[in-house]
Amino acid sequence: MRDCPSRYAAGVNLRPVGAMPLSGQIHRQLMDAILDGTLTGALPSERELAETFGANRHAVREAIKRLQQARLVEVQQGGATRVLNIPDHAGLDLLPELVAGPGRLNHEATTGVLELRACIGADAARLCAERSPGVGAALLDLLPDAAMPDAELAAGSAAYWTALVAGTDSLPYRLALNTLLAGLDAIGDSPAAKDFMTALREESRRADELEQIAHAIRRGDAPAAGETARRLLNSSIPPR
Amino acid sequence: MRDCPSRYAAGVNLRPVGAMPLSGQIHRQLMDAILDGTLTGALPSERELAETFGANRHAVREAIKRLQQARLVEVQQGGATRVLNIPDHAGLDLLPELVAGPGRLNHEATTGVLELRACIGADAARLCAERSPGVGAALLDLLPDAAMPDAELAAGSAAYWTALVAGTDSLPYRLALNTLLAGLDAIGDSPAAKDFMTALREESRRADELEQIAHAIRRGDAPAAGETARRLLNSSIPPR
DNA sequence: ACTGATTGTCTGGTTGGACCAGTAACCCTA
DNA sequence: TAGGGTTACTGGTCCAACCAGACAATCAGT
Repeated sequence: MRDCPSRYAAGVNLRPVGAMPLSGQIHRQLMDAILDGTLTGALPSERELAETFGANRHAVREAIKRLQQARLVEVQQGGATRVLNIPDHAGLDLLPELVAGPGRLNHEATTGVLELRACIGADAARLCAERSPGVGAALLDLLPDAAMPDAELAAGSAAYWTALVAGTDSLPYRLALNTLLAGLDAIGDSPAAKDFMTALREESRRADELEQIAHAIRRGDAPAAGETARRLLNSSIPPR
Repeated sequence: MRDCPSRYAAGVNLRPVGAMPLSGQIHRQLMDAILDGTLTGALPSERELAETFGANRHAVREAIKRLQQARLVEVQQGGATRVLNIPDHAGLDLLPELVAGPGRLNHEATTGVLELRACIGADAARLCAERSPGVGAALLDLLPDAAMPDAELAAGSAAYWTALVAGTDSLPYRLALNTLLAGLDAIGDSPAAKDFMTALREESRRADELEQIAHAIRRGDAPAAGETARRLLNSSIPPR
């Protein structure tokens, strides 16, 4: 059974290196096989999968339950479990897997995430200015410092946008941010991701524009907040 | 054990009335308890839950696996399984559950979904005009007819926006649409949802504006497509 | 009295095997 | 050849263990 991919040990919940629960390893293998098109149509039966994975059927079932929750497969008692068409059925929470698939980095998906982020982030800035001008002052305390190391910079950027989105008073926007940030986290530090990461770092360092947004929010100037945010976020989107 | 909520039998996969797998029923109960704040902090142990639900521990485990996949709980071997803070951890795929929680309709969440839809839909129209002007012609065939019954109207609207978003050539936008449509589906036909539904139906009937968008896309006029879409989609957002 | 290792008991993780409950394909009949 | 019934397969559930990690209470050494 293959090792635990690094991107899975990177979360809040660290585990001893290489120690992912069996059902988690099976889940990952099946997910990877579905994403790269190796696995289509009907899945092998749970009993077969258990045998090929050298695991118990229960472990396989737990893995499949998660695929089902992500709407990657459709399971029916008595019938076969089938792989669903991703564009038609999958939800946005698939982004992290999509961005950093098995081994590779998906440039198109990553670009899409950045575009979506620009779209939603700008709208969030607009709504925040309309509804929570008070957040503007708090944002001024979250501006980056030129001397900040990269890690701190990324954390600060996440904190800034999280606070801004919280100012929309809209849970859906908040959840969308979570999903997008998870997608961006998945970009990781592979050499293939270098361009994306440098662009994002540069964006995070633009204290002047982040400050402009904060001021626009503070004075309730929704259009200015939205447009400035849009301009800033667009700077990280690679040209097509 | 409580009956299968109607919104769960409404999907593609119909089941005999009242027949949801046991692990699914448990999943629903736990999810509802988490969403309405009844269940916080540490969950009871799997063995306890199995006993209180009158089910086997495996059924409970499968339910918990799905909660874990939705990032509603955090589970750690040896330690307790804990409920995660929703705004901080949950992903956008939670929308359907959020909109139509246990028994109630969440107006704030529903409004948020509509706002997010307007934001993303408008941007998708813009991108579609930039990248796939050819889609404009196809959209003209998907315009609503004044004589259409409501059900057909809703299906047609979904088809229109799906085609438009497909024109962005961006899987993330496509997935976002799936998630948002799932959220809107969850609004359902409860009396409390009447205002939302009538607004959405009215929007779907605005053939002229849908046609304007299609034409703007056909001639590659991204700003016009985006602004018209934004105006149209805004019409379904209730005033604050 | 305080600190620190130890131990027991709690948690989730995994296994095996058995049986129930649907589905679907096959075969046999009319 | 069309119909229905048998049968072999699918997923769903259960029981009864045992493994492995976490945690708290306990007891020894200082």
